[in-house]
Amino acid sequence: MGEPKLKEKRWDTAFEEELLKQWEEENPYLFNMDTERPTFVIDTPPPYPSGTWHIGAVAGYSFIDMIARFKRMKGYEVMFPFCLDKNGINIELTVERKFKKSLHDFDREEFIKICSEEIDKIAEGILTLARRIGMSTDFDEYFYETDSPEYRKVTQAIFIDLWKRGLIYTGLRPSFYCPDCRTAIAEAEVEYEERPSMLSSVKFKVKGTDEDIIITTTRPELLCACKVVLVHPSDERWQHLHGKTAIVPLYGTEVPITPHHYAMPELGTGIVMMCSYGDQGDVQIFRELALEAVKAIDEDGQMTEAAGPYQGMKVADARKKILEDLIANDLVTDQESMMHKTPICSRSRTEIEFIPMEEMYLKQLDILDKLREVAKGMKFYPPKHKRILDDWMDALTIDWPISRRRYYHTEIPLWYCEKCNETIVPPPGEYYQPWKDPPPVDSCPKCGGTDFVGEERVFDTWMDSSNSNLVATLYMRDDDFFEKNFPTHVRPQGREIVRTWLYYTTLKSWLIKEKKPFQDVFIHGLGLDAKGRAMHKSLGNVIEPEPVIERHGADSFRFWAASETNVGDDFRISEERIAGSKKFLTKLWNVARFVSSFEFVQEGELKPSDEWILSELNSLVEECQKGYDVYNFFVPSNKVRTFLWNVFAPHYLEMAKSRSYRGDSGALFALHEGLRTMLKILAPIVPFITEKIWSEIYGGSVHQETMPEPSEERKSGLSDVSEELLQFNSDIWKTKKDKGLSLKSELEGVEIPESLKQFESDLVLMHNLR
RNA sequence: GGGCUCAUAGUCUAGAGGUUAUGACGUCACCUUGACACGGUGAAGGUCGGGAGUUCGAAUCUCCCUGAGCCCA
Repeated sequence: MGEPKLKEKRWDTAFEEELLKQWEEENPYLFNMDTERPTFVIDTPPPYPSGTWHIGAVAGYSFIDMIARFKRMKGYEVMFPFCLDKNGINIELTVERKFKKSLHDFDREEFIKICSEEIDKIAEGILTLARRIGMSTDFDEYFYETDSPEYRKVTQAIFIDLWKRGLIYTGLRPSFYCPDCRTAIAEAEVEYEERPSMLSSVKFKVKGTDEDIIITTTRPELLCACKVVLVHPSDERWQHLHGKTAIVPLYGTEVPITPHHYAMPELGTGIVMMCSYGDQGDVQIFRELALEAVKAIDEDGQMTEAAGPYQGMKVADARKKILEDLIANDLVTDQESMMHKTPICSRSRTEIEFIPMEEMYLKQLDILDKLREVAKGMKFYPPKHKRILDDWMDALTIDWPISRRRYYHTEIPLWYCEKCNETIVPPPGEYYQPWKDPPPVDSCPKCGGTDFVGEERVFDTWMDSSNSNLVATLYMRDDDFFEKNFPTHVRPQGREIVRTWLYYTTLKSWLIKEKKPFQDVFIHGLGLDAKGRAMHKSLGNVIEPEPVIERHGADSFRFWAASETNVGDDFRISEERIAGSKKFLTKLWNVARFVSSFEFVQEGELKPSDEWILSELNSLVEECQKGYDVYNFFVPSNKVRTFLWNVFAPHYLEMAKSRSYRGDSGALFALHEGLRTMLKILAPIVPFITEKIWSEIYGGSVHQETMPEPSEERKSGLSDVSEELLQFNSDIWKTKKDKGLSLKSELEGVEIPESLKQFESDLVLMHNLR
């Protein structure tokens, strides 16, 4: 035996920093285009830089890195790009808040410049952290950002293609509108939240009678836009009202009272007014009954002239004022506060209004059946999460509104002839900014006019994000590579963006290639706080990832993520438990340190104890493989931990100790083989410590090794006596403890069972039996 | 209001009809044993959310209820 090759007595997080420097210099994870190996493309989710990177998302990226590292060790050349999603309202709101000025009060050019600078600052933190947790992505050649001209031109080229194929249309429809973001948004961007609201009972007159009817509403400010009053057809209380006319209070407008199943008899009086537009129900009824909409609220979230005296007021103010007026006129019989599921904008969390607007739509409803088929062709991990996508496709009711009235986004590449209003579409392949760029033609091909106006609107950011799989497979950049690697091998992502990112990518890929976008879809859960609540700034329960990783190291964090979370399920984040996982690293380190004090031999004369542990090791390899094959890191991390801690270290290591000190080749071989195998299995999960140990003892990089395969040769009947062997050792330890003897003291009169006789010489030395 | 998912010791988890329910963190007791006190050995801690059913036998299958989370209207 010699000095251990690992000098330090324990794993130190500082080693990670050294390795990071080394990796940065060597840059071992660049994609090699000239490879002979099969390729494997990962459609890395581009994080959006907005303040702190969510620690749950960081855990998600750790999983994705484990996929990449595992696939490399399985012999693939892995395309693992890193990307940043930088388009969007989020950074715009940040800038607006910082400068206390609305986007529309900025010069457009200047605003874009500020957004770009601000988001770059935030992005730095993400890049640093991504490197710090050991992401083995290609940060150089295949690093992309969605706000770059290269990326945006792909988005625009795809749009131009879709436009030419007639899949885009312009429609005047009630849109989900966020008054704060001042733009229409898509269904996917709407969330619902319980918010307090006031349910008021308002008196309407029935024309030609003395009767008053009471209508309960949360939106009295929309009285001016009331077009119909509904009662349920089978509601006996109101049969006599069918076909009568109601008179809207304050405004005096006359509207029909119509029987319709939409009215719920048990809600309030069972009489409901429909206004354009209070909620989606209103939208639906107006469409169904072909009612003419009144635009009561404008794009600034203010009442229009239709609201009469309330014109110019913000919605909330108008609601307050009109209630006062109604009460003053004795038109309110009851007021009750209630919680109401309110649609809000997922970005600004402002209450959404429904405003008729002219927007561009991408057709999707007519191909939903196709998309359902496409979804069937993708393998989901875990399989249960496929349902999220299926449910969303079933829930869609409108085509995808893709235009937004914002600045820091990809521009819609269109110009219009001022004379005849002809739409001018540029050729694909360039990045266009029609609000400032000249049109691609000198004169209108239709009327010969020479004055054009550029489109000012931009795309929904998901129009960009939904091309990530195309960009990752080098669409428009390397046709050969693209054809070989599309559908992309795996899409890893969080489950909260299935209805957006995954759905829109599926839609786009089908429209462009008539293919599924991915072979595999890996979906991880959401990181919650220690009490199981989502992290929100307002709740003050946000855990910042940097200090946690600073304190406990990337490997502790990664091992925790792998070993303590259910695949696909939401997980609670506890710093205490992250800290706890460092203990495993220390254990691994010290087993390695012990093994490292013995010569590494390539083969040895195996004794039964050695054959036994190699057989156990073989089962471990088999089980871990099964986990990795389904993107399950819980299995390998836990199996190796249990094997190392409960079998290899306490039992085999002690059984082989005497022989190893004597230089017995069988013991030396099995010790090293056990360590090497565990290091390789663990390398994708804890890349730092495994690399450090491997390079110190064996030289080279563990990440260049091949993942161990189970072998028939290694299997032996010796595994059958494992339990008995472990129990035997435990019994001896207990006996010594009960007798107050130290573990190294002699023990007499112990009978070794027949089945364990083959291990006798090792057991005698291990326990000092006489 | 509808749909989906989940519920196992203080905490995180294994378990897919079959003997005293797995491992880890934490807790307690004892122990310097030639890698490791961030260790070792051992112990305490669970009526597997509640109820009913199927079965010789249920944490596991079915139904109902409760609670949590997500989604939709």
